[in-house]
Amino acid sequence: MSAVLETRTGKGEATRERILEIAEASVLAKGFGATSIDEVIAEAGLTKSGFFYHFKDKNALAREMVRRYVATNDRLFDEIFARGHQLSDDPLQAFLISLKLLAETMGDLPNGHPGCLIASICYQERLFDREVRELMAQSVRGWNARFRNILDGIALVHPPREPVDLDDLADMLSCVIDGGIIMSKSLNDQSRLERQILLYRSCIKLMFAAPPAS
Amino acid sequence: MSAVLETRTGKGEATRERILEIAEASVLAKGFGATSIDEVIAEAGLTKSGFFYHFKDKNALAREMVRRYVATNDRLFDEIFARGHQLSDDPLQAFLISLKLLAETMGDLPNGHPGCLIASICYQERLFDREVRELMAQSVRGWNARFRNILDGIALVHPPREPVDLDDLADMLSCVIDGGIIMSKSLNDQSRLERQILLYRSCIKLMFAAPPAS
DNA sequence: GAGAAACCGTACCATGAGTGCAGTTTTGGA
DNA sequence: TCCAAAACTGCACTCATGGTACGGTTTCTC
Repeated sequence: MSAVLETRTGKGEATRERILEIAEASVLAKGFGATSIDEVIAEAGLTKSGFFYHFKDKNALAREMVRRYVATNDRLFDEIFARGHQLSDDPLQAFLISLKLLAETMGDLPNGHPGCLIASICYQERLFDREVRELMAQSVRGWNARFRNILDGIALVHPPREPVDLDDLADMLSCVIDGGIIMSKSLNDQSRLERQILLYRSCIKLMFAAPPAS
Repeated sequence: MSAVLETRTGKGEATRERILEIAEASVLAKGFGATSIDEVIAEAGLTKSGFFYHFKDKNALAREMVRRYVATNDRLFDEIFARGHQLSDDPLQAFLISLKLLAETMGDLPNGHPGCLIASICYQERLFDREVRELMAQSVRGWNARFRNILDGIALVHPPREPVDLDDLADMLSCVIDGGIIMSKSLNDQSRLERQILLYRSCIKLMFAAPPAS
């Protein structure tokens, strides 16, 4: 199931990677339906036959794109939350640090966040087979569970000041990111995403941090 | 500029409306690029000539779709926030009531929220001309300004407990809705959107409501 | 140097956007 | 009731794109 993640050595793997990268950029800019294979292969410098040697059809391309996107994203999250954990032993502080890092990372992207592939697919679901849709749902569940775990750790040490559903609060991070990306893109203002993540961070602080001595 | 909003009486207007409704559903399910005119006209029961009688090309269709969507959404917001205002004189309470109404409205949709047209377009921006993109940006700015106005009114009466950027907090509602829609769709769980709006409501309460007597 | 991997070339089909235009029905108003 | 405009139909195109099929060629690896 995860043999895909092994690093293959052949030259073909480099071509595959190139195709996936170009296709992802195109999908995020025009959508999957409007992403033409001809354009992709032109930019990748190979022929249609070459493309279909690597991918059985467009849906196979979509599957690999999602796998690649999820893997990349997971790696980023691993890094950022590990870093937070290194910098503080307190789970709340660690999370707050990680959120700050995440916000900075998003704000420092050269041309703004290119877009969330999951969101793109979700707005074109009828184009994909069950496998792609299942892959997408699974990855979202994975991210939510990851955030929920962190919140659980925090709640043990810092009981929330008001009753709050930790599942919803975990979901909210993904929502804020996806919404922030959309707002950044539609207003052509990169800072919105960063600021939304920082605002989510403020909410977390308000929910868990002890009130100032009064 | 806004002559479009006049209610035209002709039979043609009904056909236009039918086309727009069918096209919107298709765009939200498959994306604009994959929405075929042939399919739309088949469902609407007219010919290609008939379609092009109403819309010069696909981009004209997109423009009218956005105008229609924004108008519908604005009407919904008008209603919901007016209702909140009727039920409480306190701006904070009125907003909290409206958010609850909004959450319920979203949760009670027969088949879940069909999707945000702005988000869909924003993930296929390269397909649209400047006019459509400008229309989209303008509508987002409009919604943000509306929410910002409400928050201003609240902050006058209830100074926030921690320094918070009201612009960001206003943006956050749109973000949470867009993100909630995506999460609802990708997990096929209608309740997520409703719960995200309620969580945003909790955050507002935490930010502005006086702390319980201590 | 043999076999597998990674391609290229070409021909072909179906679908979809969009154009052009002549002809027909429907509708609202004088 | 009739007329003109509105709201279409029908047909005949063009061009781009997704996708299939298949035989041939280069390139890498052992």
